Amino acid sequence: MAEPKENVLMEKIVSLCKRRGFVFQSSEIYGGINGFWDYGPLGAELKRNVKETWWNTMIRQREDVAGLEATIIMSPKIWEASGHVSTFSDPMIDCKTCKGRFRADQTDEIPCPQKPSKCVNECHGEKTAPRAFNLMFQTYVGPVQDDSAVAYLRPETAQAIFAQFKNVMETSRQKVPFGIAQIGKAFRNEVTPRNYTFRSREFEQMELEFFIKPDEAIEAIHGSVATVPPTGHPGEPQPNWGWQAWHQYWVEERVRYYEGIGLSRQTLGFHIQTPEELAHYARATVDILYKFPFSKRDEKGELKGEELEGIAARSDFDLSQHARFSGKPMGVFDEELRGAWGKLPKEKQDDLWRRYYENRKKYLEKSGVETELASKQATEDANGLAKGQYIPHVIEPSAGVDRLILALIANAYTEETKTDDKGKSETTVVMKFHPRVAPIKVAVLPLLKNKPELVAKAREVYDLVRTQMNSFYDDAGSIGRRYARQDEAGTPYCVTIDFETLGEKPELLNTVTIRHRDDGKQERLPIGDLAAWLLARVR
RNA sequence: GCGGGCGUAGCUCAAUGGUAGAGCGCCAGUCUUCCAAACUGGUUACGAGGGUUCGAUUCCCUUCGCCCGCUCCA
Repeated sequence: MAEPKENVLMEKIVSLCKRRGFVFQSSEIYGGINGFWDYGPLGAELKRNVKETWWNTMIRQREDVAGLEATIIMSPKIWEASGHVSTFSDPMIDCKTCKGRFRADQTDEIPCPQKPSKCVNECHGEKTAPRAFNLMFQTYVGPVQDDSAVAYLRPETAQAIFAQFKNVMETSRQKVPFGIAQIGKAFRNEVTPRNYTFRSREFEQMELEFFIKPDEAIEAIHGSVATVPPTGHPGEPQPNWGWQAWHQYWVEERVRYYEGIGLSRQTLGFHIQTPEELAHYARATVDILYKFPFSKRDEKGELKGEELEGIAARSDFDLSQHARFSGKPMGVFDEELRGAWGKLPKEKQDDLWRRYYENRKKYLEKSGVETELASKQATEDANGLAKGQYIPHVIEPSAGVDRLILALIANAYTEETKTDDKGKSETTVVMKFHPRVAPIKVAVLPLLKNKPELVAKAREVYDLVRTQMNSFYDDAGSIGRRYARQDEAGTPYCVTIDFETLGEKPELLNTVTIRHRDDGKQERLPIGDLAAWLLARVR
């Protein structure tokens, strides 16, 4: 049976990644370890570049986002508040007869797949004992390994942002609306790591939690919540934006980011989560997908894509949870809201009070707080709103670094077939990375190796550019071979030092050729202009 | 976790119950005035463990890993 061409393509990409040093299997000399991958020299550069573009775009180029770098191991109470401890620890039972897997607490509700008239616990299938399925990696803090020392490697970076919300807001002197962003490792004991590095057990995330005022506060201050066109970028943030406008803003901002590093809109897909898919506290989630070779196809035969990033409107759930579990207030005081509230007509006050009360009560009841207490607490919260206090809502753009790296590699992978004068054709690989993320920005090459003047001049040029950007010097083999090697590494520019550089034609003294990776075209540039020319293109 | 397929050099592949070859790559050298030129030399492998056997890369078992399907995906 012939392999599907998608698999062939994916296998070629995997092979190139190893051959050129983008990705290696972790612990390969010991036979590998499932779900863990290392980045080789080119992959490490690529990943650094990607993280840097994100950090620049999300934090340094903005006035309203602050950075954070939290620990991987945190108080286990964080994961109780976030819900990860309970949702990760469902005991499961496998049926050896029908191969089904069921939650142990539901075997008297779920029908047997083979005999739907009976429940799973009544059918005759041979079943395993209940086994805990905890997708969090567990460890012990301190040398004594007892229950009190249990801790977890974080399954997402987001929770640290919520836990440090107050500290960051205070020290960064930010006011809502503002964001906190973080890049870091996360760990999930995935049942089935699959698709190369796409679903790994150790991976890196780039997450932003952008805190906004609840719509009731916006309405109190501005009279109404802004409506924005249902598609497209809503433009510069406005004070009267509610969660919908902010959500859409971040979806579009993130798409622009992907376009800026070489993933065009056509290579991306979008998935708007349905009400059934949404977590109960989430109001909307849009997933940005990349169409990988291994992605499934829809009814029309179009690639659907796999999730690179999810942009979720998570209401005030997360901060509320941490407020409840830690006993520390997570609300903010809003001078503008307090001032505006007093000027509202009574009916408007009552309306906003009631809506905020209902939302808070719904949250508390969903969280298992008994009705009477929930009503009391929600009343306090709504009274707080009237005094200018609220728990911020949050928009969460959460991206997987390693998934993005794989998308960039798959997107860059291009085969080109050249036929020489003798009719012999040869296929070469060109990695067409955007210059901003390309691992090597420029290769410096003497035209010939056995001419000391060329080599000396090339070393000089190399020393000039290497201080500015990641550069590579190569004098081994023919010039065409060296170009081809750089094509596989995805180097956008090759600088060649030839006899004209040395003054064979006096008017070209101290000029070099710049060869473009994607079309092979060359242009000539004075050495003095080289660094600036390159920097303008790789930043 | 279940079922199926697979595992030989850096990569792609070959052969064999008597310890393995090729192409490409890579390294060194000669040469080479712009897209994997040529020549010379060199480099590197039977995923791991156990069993059967006089002898195992080959047969059997276990294990690890990869691919496909199912399951899972907060």
